[in-house]
Amino acid sequence: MSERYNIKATEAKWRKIWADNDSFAVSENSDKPKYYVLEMFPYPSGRVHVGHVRNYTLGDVVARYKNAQGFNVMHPMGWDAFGLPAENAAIERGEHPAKWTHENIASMREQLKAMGLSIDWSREFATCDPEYYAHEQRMFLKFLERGIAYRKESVVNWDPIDNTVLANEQVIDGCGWRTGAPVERRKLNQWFLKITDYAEELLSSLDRLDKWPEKVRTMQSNWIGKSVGLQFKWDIIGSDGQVEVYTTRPDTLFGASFIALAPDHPMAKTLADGKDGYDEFIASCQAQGTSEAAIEQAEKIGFDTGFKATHPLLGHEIPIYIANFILMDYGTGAVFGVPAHDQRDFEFATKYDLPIMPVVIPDNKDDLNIDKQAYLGDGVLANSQFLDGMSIKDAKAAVISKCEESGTGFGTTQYRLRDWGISRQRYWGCPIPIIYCEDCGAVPVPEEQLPITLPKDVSFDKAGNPLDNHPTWKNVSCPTCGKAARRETDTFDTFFESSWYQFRYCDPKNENLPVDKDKAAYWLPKDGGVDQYIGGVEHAVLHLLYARFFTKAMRDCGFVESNEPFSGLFTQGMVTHETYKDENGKWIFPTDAIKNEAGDWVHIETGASVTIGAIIKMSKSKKNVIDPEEIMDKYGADAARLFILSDSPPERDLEWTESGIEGAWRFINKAYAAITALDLQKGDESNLSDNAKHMRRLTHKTIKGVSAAIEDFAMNKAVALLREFYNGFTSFKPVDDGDQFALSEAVNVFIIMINPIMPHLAEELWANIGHKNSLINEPWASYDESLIVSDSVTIAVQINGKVRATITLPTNADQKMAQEIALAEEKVQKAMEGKNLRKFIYVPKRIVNIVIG
RNA sequence: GGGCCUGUGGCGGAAUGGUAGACGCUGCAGACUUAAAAUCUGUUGUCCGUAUGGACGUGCCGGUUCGAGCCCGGCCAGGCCCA
Repeated sequence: MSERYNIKATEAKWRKIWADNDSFAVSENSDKPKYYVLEMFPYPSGRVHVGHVRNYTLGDVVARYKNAQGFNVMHPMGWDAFGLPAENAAIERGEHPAKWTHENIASMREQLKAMGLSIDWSREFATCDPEYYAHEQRMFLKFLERGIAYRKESVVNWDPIDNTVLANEQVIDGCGWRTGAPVERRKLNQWFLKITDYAEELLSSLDRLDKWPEKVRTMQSNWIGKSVGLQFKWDIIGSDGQVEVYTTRPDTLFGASFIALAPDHPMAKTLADGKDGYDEFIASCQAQGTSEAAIEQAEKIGFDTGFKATHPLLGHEIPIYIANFILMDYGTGAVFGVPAHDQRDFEFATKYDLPIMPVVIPDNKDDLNIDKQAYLGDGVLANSQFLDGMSIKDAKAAVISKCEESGTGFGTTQYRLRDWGISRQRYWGCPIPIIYCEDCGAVPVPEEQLPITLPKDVSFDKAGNPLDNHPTWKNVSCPTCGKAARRETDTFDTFFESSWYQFRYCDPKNENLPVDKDKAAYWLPKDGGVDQYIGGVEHAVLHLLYARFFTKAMRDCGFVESNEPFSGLFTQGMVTHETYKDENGKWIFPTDAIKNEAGDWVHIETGASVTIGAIIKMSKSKKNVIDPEEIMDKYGADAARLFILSDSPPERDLEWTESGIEGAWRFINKAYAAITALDLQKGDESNLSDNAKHMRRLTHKTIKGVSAAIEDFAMNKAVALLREFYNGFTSFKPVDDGDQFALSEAVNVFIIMINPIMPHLAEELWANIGHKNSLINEPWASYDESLIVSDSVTIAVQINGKVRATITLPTNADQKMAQEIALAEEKVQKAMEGKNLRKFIYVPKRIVNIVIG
């Protein structure tokens, strides 16, 4: 009789035992080596979603595995608690953002705890609490002192629906990343962080992040966008002005056939104002999108200023245009156009009938089709006087040094990266600790007045920033002169909070400092950081770049020693699900669709037919969502954890299926019953039958394989190996003491190895087979390589590369022996009839290939 | 337009250049049951064959190799990032 596994009661029992014993609390006072595992902390939206479950399950496997491996593991959790949804909730329901946020945190904390994560909850914090953001205000003032923070008037991306400024990164295809509304351009006084000062370090130290996905490093590198080029001046004929251009292709200078200015270039107005069609041209430029991609796709149009510039090397004259595809933000806002070697210039020159002169000739002249398109590839310089015959690289250097000699220009490095605008016209964020005084200007709030906390009595009735609308909060006296002054009502971008939270976990209660320097140095040492960081790839540029910059800025201000926050990074895939639509084409929830007896999908209530759509990322709008709480309620946390790790490699998208979660649930019940029913005995190691040796080989092979798979983040392979192992030892029938030993070893090892994946089941089984200790203090299983190697091996025999037979050879068989045995094989002889042996290939333990003809 | 990634049964996916399809899901057959569910056993790439067996098979075309899903070159399709 097998006992049924009471999942809910058992899982709750173990979670209580872990909590009562503070099982996952850690400190830096330990003899063991440290290991810091961190998942991107959640925004407290109110409900845990399946993406969270995947994220925290992956982290928990690593944390529990590293703990068993003998590391001092820190695995903390907190809340990225500032942000717009709380304010939107306040507007919609009249609930205060703080109340909404803390209620959400409370319910999500319970949901996360129900997953059985090995988290040190004593380190928990929420970024919306003054105990957290007070330190941001101190750091900001320090940044200000060191020139890392500054204020300037600038054109900003204005989201007309959210009524707020967006960072460049928050603008996608010219639209707000949250609202999708077309972004407008406005001029405002804004606070900035000088991330551009760190562009070179952020780029060059990417090389050292060798435990980061290549893809993320490439994305950051592209985002920083370093280019080395030439900046130099052209004389304008008939004017005493000069136009300064920037180019990344100085080698193509002899192919220049026009100059193009950005529409908002100061000189554009000077040269063209009042001319026929100029106003219309500018208007049409403003009508088009502001993003680089939009500009790229728009038709290339220009306005001829009528002025000409003198080519500095050729001496002849080329026209100066104003063109819609030149960006004022990049370089000098002016370029020289080389139609033969730049596609945009090519399109422009074709339209305005300008010369197209090739100056780079590819090895294969057929590749050069400059009547159809620009040539961008490699080649040798031509039509370029002293550059003729040079490579592109040499020609670039030659042009730069020529310009530097003549004093007309200089080689320079440009970055695409812009400074980080951190001001937001929002209530639910960290207040910027600045006071504006008519006489003294922008005055930092003195240390003793910190923290500046958010006023609790705010109204969301009016449009705009509630802090600005507040009757009294902003009215203060100037800290310097005492005159009536005005408080800064902007708050920090919420990426500010997530840029340094990895440090705060090291010392979450510190009132005086963001983090104690020694504690930070223990968990995030100079040459390392968080050992394993896990989260979605959507943060590849924004959060991960800001956090890297912030770490370096904090280092330079003396707060920490670290150079990089995250030494290991893993980016998980999305969770997807089938979509369902009813007869009217409306999305319906998976729980409302059911397969009827005829095998057709119908609505569970109405019985109307349901169409199955694409398998896409879970989203509320498409209703293809699964509630993790319901899943854990029905199947238990271990089943959810097992399924989410089973099928897909963690970096790929995972399709959530009912059959998948049910399969995981079945396995848990099956394993519980089978192992509980075993009558395990200690057995005797001294005299092992071949069967027992075979069992032990599987056990030790599995330890090796599972360990490697977990280290490699191949959790799906680890699960597969464990299932194979389970199938192996449950079909093993012990007949003597040696067999008993092998079986007992297998079961113990199995339980230890499923612990990171299914910790509740593991603890329960561990207790059931008679252990008194918790698995938390049980070391990981180790394997004996000598038990893995077998004395004989079955390998394939190929004839001309096709498998014809298999033979069993002693592991140490030599070529001669392999040949004898292989050629004696009946099937081999049959295949060789009438043919000659040309070559005999034997790769020990791998294969035999016989070449005949 | 450029860069990176991916392409394997009905499905998710395994496979240091060495027996392709591990492991799971689904399906099918059987056992148990009055019956169903659950559970257990077997089976499940395609084609030919009663069978022993054989042929084909990792998006397409070529190359390297005794041997290619894997390496190289060129296409095609999908995805991501940058333009």
